[in-house]
Formats: sequence, C-alpha cells, structure tokens
Amino acid sequence: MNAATRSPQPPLTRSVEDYLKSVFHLTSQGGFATTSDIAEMLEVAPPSVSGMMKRLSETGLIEHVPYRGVQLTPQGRRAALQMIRRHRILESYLTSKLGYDWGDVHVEAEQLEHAVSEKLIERMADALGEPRYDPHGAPIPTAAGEIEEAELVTLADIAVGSSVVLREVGDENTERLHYLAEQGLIPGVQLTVIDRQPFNGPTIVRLGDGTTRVVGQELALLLFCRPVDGE
Amino acid sequence: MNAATRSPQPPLTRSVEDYLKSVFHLTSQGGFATTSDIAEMLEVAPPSVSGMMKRLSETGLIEHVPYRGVQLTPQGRRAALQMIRRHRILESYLTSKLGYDWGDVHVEAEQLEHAVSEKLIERMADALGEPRYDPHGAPIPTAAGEIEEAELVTLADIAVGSSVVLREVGDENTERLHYLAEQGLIPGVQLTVIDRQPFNGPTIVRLGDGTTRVVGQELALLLFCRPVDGE
DNA sequence: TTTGAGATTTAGGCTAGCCTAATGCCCTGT
DNA sequence: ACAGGGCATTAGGCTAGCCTAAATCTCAAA
Repeated sequence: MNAATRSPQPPLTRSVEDYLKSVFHLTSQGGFATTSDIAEMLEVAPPSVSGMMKRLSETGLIEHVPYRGVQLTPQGRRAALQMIRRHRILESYLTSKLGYDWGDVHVEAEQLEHAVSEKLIERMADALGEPRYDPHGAPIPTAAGEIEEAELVTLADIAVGSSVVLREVGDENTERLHYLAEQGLIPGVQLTVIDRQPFNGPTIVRLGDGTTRVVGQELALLLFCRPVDGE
Repeated sequence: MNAATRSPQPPLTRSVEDYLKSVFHLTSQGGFATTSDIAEMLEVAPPSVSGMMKRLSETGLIEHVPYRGVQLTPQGRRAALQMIRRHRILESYLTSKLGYDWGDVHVEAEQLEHAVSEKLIERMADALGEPRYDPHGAPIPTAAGEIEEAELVTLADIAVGSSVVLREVGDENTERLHYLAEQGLIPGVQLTVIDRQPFNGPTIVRLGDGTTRVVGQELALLLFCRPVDGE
C-alpha cells in the first residue's frame, strides 16, 4: 500500500492548496504545468517547485512526468476545484454583502480561502442565492466539484464589426480592475468592435450606450467574450 | 539597537498570535502567565513554550522573567487585543449574519482570525453596528485597543436570595453552550438564586419566566453575573 | 550528429515550530 | 539546613518549505 492509497487524508496545508490551484489554472487548456510556470505564478524558486511536486505526487494529488511537467490527478483536481469554489464564493460575498470593490476582493479571498470551513462557504453561497459566477464573471464550481467550461474568446480576437457580450475579466490586478470598472468594461456589457489598429494595436469598441472605448492589446487579451446571441 | 526597537515589524505568524492571546487571557487577573499554563492552553509541550517565549521577548512582545513566567508588553497587549477584537467580531458576524449557533462560532473564528484583514473586520463591525459584546457576552475591544473591564462574579458566588443579570458565558465548548442555550441561560437573562446545595453542590435559580434551573458547580463557575440594578 | 542554451532536478543549507530527554532551578516540608 | 518534587529550561532532533549552487536533462539549431 503506497501513500496515495492510505487513508484518511491529512488536511492540506496552505502551501499545498496554493500549488494545486496553480497547477489547475496552468493546465486548464490541457497539457502539463511546467516547473518554471508554477514557480513564477507562486513567486518561489524552481527547486522549491520540484520539491513540492515530489511530495504531491507521493500523496497522489498530481502526476509528475520528470522534465515534462505535472497534471492533477482526479483527487488533486477535486481539491483544486474546492479551493477555487471557496475563492470565488468569498469574492462574491465580499462584493455583495460587505461592499468590497471588485478590484480588492482577490487579495482578501486569497487569505481567507485557506481558513474557511466548508460550512461557512455553503452558508455564504446560500446567503447569495448560489451564485454561478464571481464578480469578475468567472464560473463558480459547484459544491459537487463541477465547473462550467465555456468557450470564450478574448476581445483581441473578435473581428471588427462583430458584437459580443463581455463575460469574464481574467485579471486580478487591483488597479487594472478599477480602471476597467470606470470604463464600464464589466461582465454583461455588450460591445461592438468598430476598429482595430494594426500591429497588435488597440481595439476600439462601442458600448451599449453608444460611447466608445480604446482598449489596448494587453487589456483586450484579458477580456473574454461570447457571441451576443448564444446562451 | 536591539530587535525590540527595529522597525518596521514583520507580520506576526499564526503561532505567535495564538501565544499572545493565551498570555493575555492568562494574565487578565494580573500576575504572570506560566510556561505550563500556556502549554496546556495551546496544547503544546512546555519546551515549545520556553522556545517561543525567548523569541517573543526578543521581539519585544512579552517580558520574560525566567522561572517565573511572562507578561505582555504594551506592544504585545495591543497585538493580543487586536486578535481578540477580530475573534469576537467574527463570532458576532457569524451569529448575526450567517445563522451560526453560538456554540459553533468559536472554532470557526479561531481559524478566520488569522486570515482576515483589518479592513474586513471593520466592515463586519460596521455591518453589525459596532457591537460591544460578542454572542457569549464578552466585551469586544475597540479598534483603538480599549476593552471594557467589568467586575463580574460567577454564579457560584452569588448569595442565595440575590437577583442578578447573566452577563457573560465564559465557555467555548460547543456542547455545553448548546445545553446552556436550551436552558435559557444566555447573556441578558435575569436570575434569582433561590437555593444552593452544600459541599460545592448545584445552585438553583429562578428565571424571569418563573421556571427554575439546577446549575452544577462546574457550570456555575462559567456564568458571570452583575447586580440586577447596575449599568 | 553534435553542441549548447535553457529548463529541471539534486545537493546541501536555513528557519520556524514542534517534539522528547536531560538538566537545572525553586521552594516547601521535614 | 537541606532533600526532593515539580516546574522551567537547555540540548538535540524532526519536518515542511523555502533558498542558492551544482549537476543533469532536453531539444533545437548548426
């Protein structure tokens, strides 16, 4: 009997929870999460990642292919989704019930997600009416560990002339989020791409109210859209 | 320049926060907190406490008199009161806003108090209307670090025939708290001591509604009362 | 096919915080 | 006055998680 099949599991540490989340995000498009990508995301040195990957594969949370990278096992994925649910419910609660600005919730949720009980998260979810999306438009995994996989395209990829709905802002930076909110670029808003400058230049969009915005390439890559008609 | 005067302070660890809280509680009647009392309260071995006391006195949070015990410095007291404010605001919020039972809040708050920001605590306090007491009747320190020092007497010390108001339940045990709530023994209730059995036997009290309760010595020591007339 | 840049892993070391075992101090009771 | 019990401290060791430096692997380009 190896470590992966031993039971019951000890509770995960804060550090392990963070590694699992990183691997989840880095593998969301399929493939492997590399050591250096994880290191960069968590702001640790690459050897720290190698060491942790060793421990996590011994406990059966990830699959490690040496020199290639890692993927989550079903068990690791479950744990990661639980953390993401916690994070997004917390962000939603802080925004709806405690007057937090959507730019400030990420940092606070990042700390709280390691300390809250399942019970507390479910009470918050209940108080909010079981929200399906967080304040940035990201889907909230269910308590059962299912997450919506939507096909979203970044604003930078939308053809000139197309109309789309902004569904998700894939950013965590407080200042950028404040700026986007000022500009009215928040989930749910309808956009028409009326022009785009060449050489990865900015995209010019018209909002529902007829006003226009100039969105730089870097920001446009963080704005995920869906066709205006689809569900 | 020694460590105590160096600035700025690094953030306190979870462990340090717990030690400071313990010392605060153990010295609330004055005097020193002993190594073994702290060890028992935190469920660690006495040498772990000695080691931590060494570190904490180097950072100027406590005053350590070898073989005697420790006391908080003004700086340590400030940090301890901040943790107690966090804990009690959290307990109040969970009870008022998320439907927690007063027996269950302690465990949850114990985890959260290390993860919440000042900002979040103040938003919760604001949402609650700046409460002065937690669900168990314990006074909540102000954001400025002041705490009410009330002269309370345990029910076991109240003379037969006296009427008192139950002000605080000094317990954290879930089951005992559930039991007390069932019995109607919650802060604010008025009690008249109508009898007491000899040899540290139970106290018999009459509640406002005329019903009576038999309160064992052990529980009576946890029920803090004030005279019925005073503010 | 070989080579070398870049990524990864291994080696070795550090700190915080915990432990047990051994030692030292204090103080009371004889 | 001092012996001994009980508490506190020191000594020494462990793990998790981080680090830097050194060794190793991979793969693309020459």
